[in-house]
Amino acid sequence: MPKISRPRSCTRCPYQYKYLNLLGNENISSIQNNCMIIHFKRGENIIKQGTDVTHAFYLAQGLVSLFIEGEKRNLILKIKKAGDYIGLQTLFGDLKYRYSVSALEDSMVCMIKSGIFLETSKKNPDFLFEIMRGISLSYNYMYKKIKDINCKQLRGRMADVLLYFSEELYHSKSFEVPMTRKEMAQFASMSMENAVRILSEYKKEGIITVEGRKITILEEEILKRISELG
Amino acid sequence: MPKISRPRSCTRCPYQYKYLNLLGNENISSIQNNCMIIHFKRGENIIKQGTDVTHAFYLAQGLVSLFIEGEKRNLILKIKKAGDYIGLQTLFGDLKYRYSVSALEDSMVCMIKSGIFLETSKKNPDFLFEIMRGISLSYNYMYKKIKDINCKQLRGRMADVLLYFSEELYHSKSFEVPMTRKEMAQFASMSMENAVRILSEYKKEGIITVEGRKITILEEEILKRISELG
DNA sequence: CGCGAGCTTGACGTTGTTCAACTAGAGTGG
DNA sequence: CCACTCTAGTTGAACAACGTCAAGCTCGCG
Repeated sequence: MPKISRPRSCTRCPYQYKYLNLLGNENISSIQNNCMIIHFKRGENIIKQGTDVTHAFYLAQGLVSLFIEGEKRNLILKIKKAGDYIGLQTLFGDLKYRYSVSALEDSMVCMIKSGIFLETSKKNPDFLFEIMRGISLSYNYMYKKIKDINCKQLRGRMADVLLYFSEELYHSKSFEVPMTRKEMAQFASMSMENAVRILSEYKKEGIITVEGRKITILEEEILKRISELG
Repeated sequence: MPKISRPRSCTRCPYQYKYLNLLGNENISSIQNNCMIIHFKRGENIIKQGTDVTHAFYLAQGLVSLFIEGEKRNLILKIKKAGDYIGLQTLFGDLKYRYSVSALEDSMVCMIKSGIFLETSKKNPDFLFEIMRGISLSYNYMYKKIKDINCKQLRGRMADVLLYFSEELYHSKSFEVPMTRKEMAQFASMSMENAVRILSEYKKEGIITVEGRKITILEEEILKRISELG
């Protein structure tokens, strides 16, 4: 069961909302009075594809994956880390989730009632503008993702995943992947067996080392070339 | 060479902007004074992937395709018809196009300077809100597209394309496809040869008739089942 | 008439999935 | 403490899906 609590003060929240500085005090307290902090354990579902949007989500702590559930298999679209909003792109549309979100690590999520969030953003153009900007930028990521799936082969896509962990998420050539091989496969859009196989290949070729979930990139340049060539 | 003209009056424009009713007169005339109407012929490029965003586009007349140019092949993401905005999702982000747009039919495009568009939307929360809503909804389409590419096989994807023409674009079981076989293939994310092959199969199976670019859907239900089953 | 672009079909090779068998480690209950 | 089971990971081999190559066709146009 998720553990639920109420925030004391958003302005003094150690997991300060993004863009909160664009709002006046009365708006902040209105948000504060209409939000809850929920704790999720690794593996728990935060958003379920197909359900209605009732809240805006802010990931205060932890790591979650956003994925599309397909008939045959799932596709992990992106990973959200502490400080990111989740699902804003859906909040202004038809209020139905087209994707699911689940926790990769134990996570703390702030849930703000969607009505309050919409009202506040309508009253504060700067705030709305920044959200818009965020949505616009995340579109770019989607274009890249769809392009990669469409153009690149397995080795290229796995290289992308490894580089993503190294460059975007952990800012280190050595990291512990926060997911199973199966999830890595879903992130790279391939079968689990092929994900394993390609990691083994990279290992044999001296491009990475693998010990369980701990991966170290030895030959970053080669990996980047594999990523580029597809 | 594209033919360029200036609008006489946006409020009396037969190709009335969407959402224009949400703006006051002075905003409308500000837009009017900062826009141009450009004519494009079939095949001409309207937006080129990689270039900077300088204008908001409104498709007053015609039909255009929005596609991602990849190293190996292109992917047609969606088709925009008269009355649609083009590329709003990029206008609020980092101002670089991640996709190209080209005319499927002779088209008329209204170009509004991006600065004016942004200013106006900032001053008119209702307008901005509606744009936001549009972007949000088009996100749904992207999720569906990426899911289909990831999950469905060739026959399912080609069924999707045919149903799209029939249900979304022409509202008829009989229609003239506005593109070459190669473009149809790019729309369904497959090779041109396979696109042709699958159309032939459907024809042999009595699901459709094909005479050049004219296609008639005979067995809509079967096509829908193929689409669903992938 | 000849040329080229778009279209069509078959044969073949490649890529990636599926199936099956096996291993290592973690947790469980007698 | 040891069998038992369960899950995650690993590897090879068979198979299916899909792309590529090659050849030929048709139609419009100079």
